Amino acid sequence: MGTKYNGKEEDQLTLNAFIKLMRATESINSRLNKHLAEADLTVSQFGVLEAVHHLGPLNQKTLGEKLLKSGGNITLVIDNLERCNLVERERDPHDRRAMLIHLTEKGADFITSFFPKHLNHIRKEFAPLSQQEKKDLATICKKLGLKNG
Amino acid sequence: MGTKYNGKEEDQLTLNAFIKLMRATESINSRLNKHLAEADLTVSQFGVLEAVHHLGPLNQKTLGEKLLKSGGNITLVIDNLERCNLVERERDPHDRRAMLIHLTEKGADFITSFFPKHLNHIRKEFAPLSQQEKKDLATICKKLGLKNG
DNA sequence: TTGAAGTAATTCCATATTAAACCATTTGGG
DNA sequence: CCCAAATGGTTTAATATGGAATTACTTCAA
Repeated sequence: MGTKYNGKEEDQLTLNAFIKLMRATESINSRLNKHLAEADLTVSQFGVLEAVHHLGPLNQKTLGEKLLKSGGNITLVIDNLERCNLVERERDPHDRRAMLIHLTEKGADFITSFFPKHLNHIRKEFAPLSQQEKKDLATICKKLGLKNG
Repeated sequence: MGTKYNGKEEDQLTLNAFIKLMRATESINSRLNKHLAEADLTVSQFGVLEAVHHLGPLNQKTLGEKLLKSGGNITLVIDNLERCNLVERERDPHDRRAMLIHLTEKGADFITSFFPKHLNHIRKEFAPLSQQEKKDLATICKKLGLKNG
């Protein structure tokens, strides 16, 4: 094909990038999950708290889209957060099908004090990278994610 | 700190890289999982077939380490693959505690014909990247993954 | 050689997740 | 206005997963 590399070598490159990407993500995630578990949170629960903390009250559909989780699952995640008094459901007055999820005072206090610790763990995970590498990683991942998702 | 960026900006960079990394991986994975599901395979099942295909018979402990899954889970994954006649358990004659997992003829045929299709999907996912970007991604992810994993 | 500690697999239990069926509400075209 | 289609949530059933307790086998040191 006139290029310097043939298909096999290009495949090697692709497969290697794929495997490294998956490994890195799984490895970082498994360590971060441990920290969440110590605070008795699942990833999804943390995702809900963080989203509502930063964006204000959201309905479950929106949360499901942001976290890439099914509607049925979001119902359970919210149930559990509600049971811990971290969030509350409230009917959306403009669309009575929808529930607006907002933080309780306890939930707001919790995420306000927890988020910086979480950020710190992420900071440590990314410490091996230079500023330029972080920028490159973001750029490359953005191209990959776009592909349809 | 004498650098051009203060902590807040560095954090932005880190958090952005983190989010893009997670999004890209989840998004690629969810599309690949769909293809696996069409072939009635879970990710873990495919992982076992692929590992045994490329490395020869392995015991369950090793498979669990390679796939980052618990022992209890591997037992079930192998149960299911065995039920579909894709793999077989065999006592390791050198260590009778261990089971060696190897492909049946059906399993070998299947993975031989399936793997190229899977690779093709991965190829498409990575099509937006240049060769250099693939190399950069692999390098960066390797640094991230190392961190302890 | 024997007994204790370590290791591979299994079993059992709890939980997260998805998909499909369902209910309540909203929306939009006749 | 009204009915059909779409939409947000819930429920239910099936599955994947992790972790703890258990069993069978191996290893190692006294």
